Amino acid sequence: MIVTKAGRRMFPTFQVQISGMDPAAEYVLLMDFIPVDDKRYRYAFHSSSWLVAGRADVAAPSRMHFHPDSPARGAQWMKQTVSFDTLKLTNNLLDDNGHMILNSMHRYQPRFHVVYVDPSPNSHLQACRNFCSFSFPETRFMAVTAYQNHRITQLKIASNPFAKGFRTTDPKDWGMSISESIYFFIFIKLALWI
Amino acid sequence: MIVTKAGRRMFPTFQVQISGMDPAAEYVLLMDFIPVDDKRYRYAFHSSSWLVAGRADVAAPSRMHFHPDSPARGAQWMKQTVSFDTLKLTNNLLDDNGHMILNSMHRYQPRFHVVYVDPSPNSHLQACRNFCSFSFPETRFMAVTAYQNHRITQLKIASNPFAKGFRTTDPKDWGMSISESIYFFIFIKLALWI
DNA sequence: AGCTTTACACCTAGGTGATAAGCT
DNA sequence: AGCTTATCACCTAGGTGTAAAGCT
Repeated sequence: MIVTKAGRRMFPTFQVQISGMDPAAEYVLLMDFIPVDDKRYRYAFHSSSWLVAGRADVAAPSRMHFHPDSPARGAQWMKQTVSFDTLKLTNNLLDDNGHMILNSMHRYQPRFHVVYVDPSPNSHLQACRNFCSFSFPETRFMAVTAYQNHRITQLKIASNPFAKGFRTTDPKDWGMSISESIYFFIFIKLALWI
Repeated sequence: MIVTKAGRRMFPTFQVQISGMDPAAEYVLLMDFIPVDDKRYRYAFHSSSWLVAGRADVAAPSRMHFHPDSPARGAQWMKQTVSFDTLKLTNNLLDDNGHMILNSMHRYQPRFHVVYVDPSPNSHLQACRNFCSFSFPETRFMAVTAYQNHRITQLKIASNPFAKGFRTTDPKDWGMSISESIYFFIFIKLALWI
């Protein structure tokens, strides 16, 4: 994923389809990003692979991204796919726009959190029971300021509508289904929770 | 104001600046539109004026437009000007997009409502005390499907950024301050209320 | 004749990777 | 040398009034 000083959207967007919520109860949906390991990476062109380049830089300030529709009722969240398309990534440690701060050349794991807004007066006593997190290893990515791998660049150009200006061949001529192969489209069952 | 089948934004946008709310309390902000009278109008080109053209058509279904940030705390509402720029007007009586339905060639009064979200258990008993409405006569307008008065057209072209393509003269050359003369920018004091 | 609808050129606003310059 | 930043052309997405066609 590209990170910029001004903030860059993720592509593909992190999306979840939710079921099993109480339709009438209120929930807050959040995301954050945790380092996969304590390493800094560099890309080796000759071998087309990422190599460890030492210990991680000092950790970027950790932030939570509230889905802008939060809080909302379960019925609303389950009605359609929930998309975190307003979330932006930045490498600016002093960012003042509420973007998610990441270190470039480091690997991250997106996390998705659901918080049940408990209306009962003593809800703080069992706050831990009203909170649930999900991590999908297939959504891990490397933060970069410029693409290192030309095949990733071509994949983004072929699939992101905003990069259509850089397309040379018709994406329909591709042998694989891009949307099936890379989209962060995840189905979550909360049936056994709360 | 132009009304279309698909829905058209108001221009200028209805905006309010609020003070006097309880910063910690929650409020819902709404708008609706009521007919100014029971008449249908037509425009007389030769006299450049609106004439009564009979009784009003059957009233369009009345709807409420919730400000999309609702509900929010008083502190949030008072922090900056509240703008109803996502509100759209339509003449489609069967509209399914949640737009405000108006009859063309009829005159309307926008209304602004503030609802205090009372957390107390018996709040419904005094619901009428938690509700307050404001009407500003200077924001009245005629709903039309096409502009009838060329001076209104020129005013919109001169002041709406999206109509810049139709400008012939630099709006800075105008003698009057457009923003001062036509903007629905209203200051509201709620200090004596609730 | 008078009002409404549709297609359109021309904007605003902002999301892309490419490119070259800048930094360490 | 390797990574970052700023600028750019080229898109998407959608808000304007216009003009011609459609409707009643």
